[in-house]
Amino acid sequence: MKEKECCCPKKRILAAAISLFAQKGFAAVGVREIAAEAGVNIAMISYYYDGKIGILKEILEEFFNRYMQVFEGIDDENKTPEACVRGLIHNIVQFVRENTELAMVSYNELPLDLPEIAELKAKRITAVIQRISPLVVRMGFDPTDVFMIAVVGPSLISAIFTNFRLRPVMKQVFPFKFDDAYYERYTETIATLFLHGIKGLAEERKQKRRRVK
Amino acid sequence: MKEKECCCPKKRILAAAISLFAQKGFAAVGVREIAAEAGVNIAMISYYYDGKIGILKEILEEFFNRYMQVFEGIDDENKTPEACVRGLIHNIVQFVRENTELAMVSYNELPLDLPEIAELKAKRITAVIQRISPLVVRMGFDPTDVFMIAVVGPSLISAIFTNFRLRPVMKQVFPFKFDDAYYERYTETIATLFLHGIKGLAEERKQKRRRVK
DNA sequence: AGACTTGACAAACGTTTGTTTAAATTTTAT
DNA sequence: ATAAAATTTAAACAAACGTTTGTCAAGTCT
Repeated sequence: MKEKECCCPKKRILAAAISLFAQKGFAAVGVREIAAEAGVNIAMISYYYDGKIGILKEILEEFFNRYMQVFEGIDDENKTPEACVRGLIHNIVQFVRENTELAMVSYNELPLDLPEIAELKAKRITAVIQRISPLVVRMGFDPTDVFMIAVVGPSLISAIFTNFRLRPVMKQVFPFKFDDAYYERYTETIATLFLHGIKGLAEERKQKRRRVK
Repeated sequence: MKEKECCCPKKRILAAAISLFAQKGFAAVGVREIAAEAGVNIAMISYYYDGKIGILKEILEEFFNRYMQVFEGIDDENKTPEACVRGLIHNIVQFVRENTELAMVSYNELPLDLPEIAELKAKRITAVIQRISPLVVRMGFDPTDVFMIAVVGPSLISAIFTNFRLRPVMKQVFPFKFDDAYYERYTETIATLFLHGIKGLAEERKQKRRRVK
């Protein structure tokens, strides 16, 4: 009964579920635990949502809807592709920082086989990849070469998400303060890492194409 | 009852558990399901292992023990640091390819709060990071700068693991054949991506140090 | 004022969870 | 051949699971 006085029961249930799912994983959390954390009766979970699985669906929907906003301005022709990548990285870091638990639940449940959410996942992931593709092309890759899209994009995203995913363990090992300064440097580092990497890849591709000619 | 005739019950239980945990996650799998998949009686799980959680511990131990082998030759002074990084990437890709389910179970349970395996995780992760550190230094980073070690290493590892983690979803979206040719190109791509990225980072660091002087 | 809707609750539903017991069976050693 | 040890089994355990039920109070509308 921690969040009793914050807002309406429905929102409290969602907030409690997000927090617990992020910590222990969807399958490891019971409805009683959610109800207790939200400070509501157990019955309210099936009353407001389509049961426990209904909460997860709501969480995934909410995540994807907010997440798509990080691609805002990704295909701005006035900016250089490099600037677009930098902007994207900045947006993703900021997004995950502001929605850490929501992002962790979604990211952690992504590879697990849960038939009830299989469709939802596939649809949204396809949407994300299609949203990134134009930028990948602008960065100098062959538009028909799906390999690059399927490798570079996910690598970048996973690198950022994993940084937050390993946060609990990292806090035990490294003496960081995760403040504004940290995130500024982190964003800069990831941007440099991937921009140089992508540039290296694009050059290598070009050379191979020349060799074929 | 799928693996009845393969080997001894103890190994069948472990194999079944690895497969099911990788697919659904540890918490979502019951002992009955494991027993059925292994073709043994339910009681055999508590007989051979310390219950369900005992199987997970065994899996994590097995994973880490095998995983540490990918760092073989990581600090070979006869090779250039670039060659060491390439070798490491090659080893990790090959390792995850050969131990996909084992790796997925371990990787997926890593961020989840499970008190019974908290110690084990922290110890092994520390060991992995310490094993990488010398190479990070050789690649041109400040040995006292834990930030770089905590960012670049995990990014590389997560990029590779995520490639396998998203395999089920990717198979729905991209028409790949995951054969030897794919992995050869994949290894090459990741190596180029990170080697150029790391080089870019190292140069940027040097320039900043010069500016301070 | 009387009929109706809504929000919240305790209680109990039937099922499934992981584990344990004790008996039965097979294997091993004497 | 016989006793001891190891293996396997079915059955039962309490506890926890997610969901549904029926009830009651407060608010809304006619």
